[in-house]
Amino acid sequence: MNQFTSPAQPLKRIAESTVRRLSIYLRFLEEFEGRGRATVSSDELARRGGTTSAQVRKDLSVFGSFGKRGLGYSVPELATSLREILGLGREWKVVIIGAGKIGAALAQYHGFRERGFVIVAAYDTNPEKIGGTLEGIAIRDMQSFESDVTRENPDIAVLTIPMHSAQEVLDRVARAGIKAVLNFAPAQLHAPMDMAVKTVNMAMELEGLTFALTNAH
Amino acid sequence: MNQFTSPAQPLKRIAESTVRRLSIYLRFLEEFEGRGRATVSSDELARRGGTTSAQVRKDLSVFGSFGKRGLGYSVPELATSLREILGLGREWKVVIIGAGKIGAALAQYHGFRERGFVIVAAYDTNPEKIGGTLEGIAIRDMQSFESDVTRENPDIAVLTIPMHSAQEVLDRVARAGIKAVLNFAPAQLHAPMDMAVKTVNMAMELEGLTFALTNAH
DNA sequence: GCTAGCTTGTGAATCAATTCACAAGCCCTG
DNA sequence: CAGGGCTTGTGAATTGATTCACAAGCTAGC
Ligand SMILES: NC(=O)c1ccc[n+]([C@@H]2O[C@H](COP(=O)([O-])OP(=O)(O)OC[C@H]3O[C@@H](n4cnc5c(N)ncnc54)[C@H](O)[C@@H]3O)[C@@H](O)[C@H]2O)c1
Ligand SMILES: NC(=O)c1ccc[n+]([C@@H]2O[C@H](COP(=O)([O-])OP(=O)(O)OC[C@H]3O[C@@H](n4cnc5c(N)ncnc54)[C@H](O)[C@@H]3O)[C@@H](O)[C@H]2O)c1
Repeated sequence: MNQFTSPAQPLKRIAESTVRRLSIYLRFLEEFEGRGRATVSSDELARRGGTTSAQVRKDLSVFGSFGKRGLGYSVPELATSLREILGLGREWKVVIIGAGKIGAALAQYHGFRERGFVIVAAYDTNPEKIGGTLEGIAIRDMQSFESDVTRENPDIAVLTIPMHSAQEVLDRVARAGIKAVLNFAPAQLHAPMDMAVKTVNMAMELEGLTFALTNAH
Repeated sequence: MNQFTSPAQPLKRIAESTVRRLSIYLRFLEEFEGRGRATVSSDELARRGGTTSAQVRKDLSVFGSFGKRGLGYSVPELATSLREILGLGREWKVVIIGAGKIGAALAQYHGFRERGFVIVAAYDTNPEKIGGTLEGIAIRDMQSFESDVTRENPDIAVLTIPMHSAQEVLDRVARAGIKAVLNFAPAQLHAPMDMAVKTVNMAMELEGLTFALTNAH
């Protein structure tokens, strides 16, 4: 039994929570890889990840059978399998739309490149910003967006624009053929079904905290 | 039936997903408030929020009975109730720990202050940063953290420090008595049970996107 | 003040995720 | 090469979240 017993196409819809946990497991595995550790048990992954060993095994079992009974999982093999499952075996081209404060912070962030995300360009509508650079990344005119996308085929668009233009820009991104969006505007976006959209809403996270503080007994 | 029928203390543990949706509903209600709209139905909130009317009513029913049969919900009353439930009826003092790129972007962000989050200080360990300011917010030495907290009693700490020091700093924040943390380091943190911790992990969100792109059929 | 037309609030039913529990399999020791 | 000690993989059971479906209640119109 090894990773090749995994079905080519997952049989049923995979829960988002499962994918999130795979991401977490991969992080620990990479830590272990760095230390040259050979194997790890579901129990140890669970303790670190704040879940249960049964959960770890169930999560993995959706994609195949990766462990050895009595021994656990081979750290490098499982890491490789998870990277493959998560689509991290390749580079992904990212464009940032909105060269403002948070767009700039993201453009400068090296953690993305380390995981295979290459920021190919930033876009803005502000003439004062267009033509400049963001940590070496050119800020382009939003007017050239469609033709650039046709030529360069970026995989992911990061939206760091004001809330009120987010839906409009998302529609434009969708029409241009980009199928994945990471959105930082605090807006509830509606996207075509064949598109993956994740929203990072910091105000909402803070409200989760104030709710907890207010309702703590 | 109005908001005062709501139980003083919720009867059972509230699902995180419920709280997230309340946040979303509140956003739409504030939009409606701005336009002077008087009432809204669960069905309309649902359509905007990408859920179902039954879900909206269930979410609200956990906290009480806010609507009028045949009419819907009073926009200002429901907004007030939700703000109260989410703990947004007051100001919250926030400290930013780690005056780096993302800490700076957050310090500059006005969306927080608009919702009642007041950033009282930033902290760093880098002598070159200490004593400077971040958009008018003083960058203080981490050494004075404990005594400052005792004096100023901030409610929430935002962690924008490198991954490898995140757990250590979280422990320090916990010992200082702060009960809520918004963490931007891509680390799985372990906190005391009486503490609320939310982690915004952008790499994980991106991996959710690459998973979707890779496994799209 | 009665009726028609909506919309809420909520048990019951369904659907989804997590946990339990254990047979099956692997390694190591003697 | 047999037995003990672990740990996986997975059906079954449980727990949790969402959806269904409808009685109850409110408003407006007449
Ligand atoms: N700064 C933060 O820390 C922070 C935190 C949470 C959320 N956000 C959200 O992120 C978004 C951006 O915030 P920011 O602080 O970077 O704002 P910002 O004003 O600094 O940047 C926005 C940029 O988008 C550009 N822009 C506007 N409309 C555009 C369009 N249609 N196409 C392309 N570019 C366009 C503007 O010219 C500007 O450069 C906002 O929705 C904000 O609510 C920011
Ligand atoms: N920049 C981004 O867009 C981005 C995106 C996603 C995640 N993150 C995460 O956010 C965190 C910060 O990223 P950044 O890009 O702002 O890094 P940065 O290096 O610009 O800033 C980190 C700051 O923290 C300070 N610091 C280090 N140890 C400290 C300690 N023990 N106590 C107090 N301050 C300390 C450093 O002096 C520095 O000023 C990292 O964990 C990173 O992975 C950043």
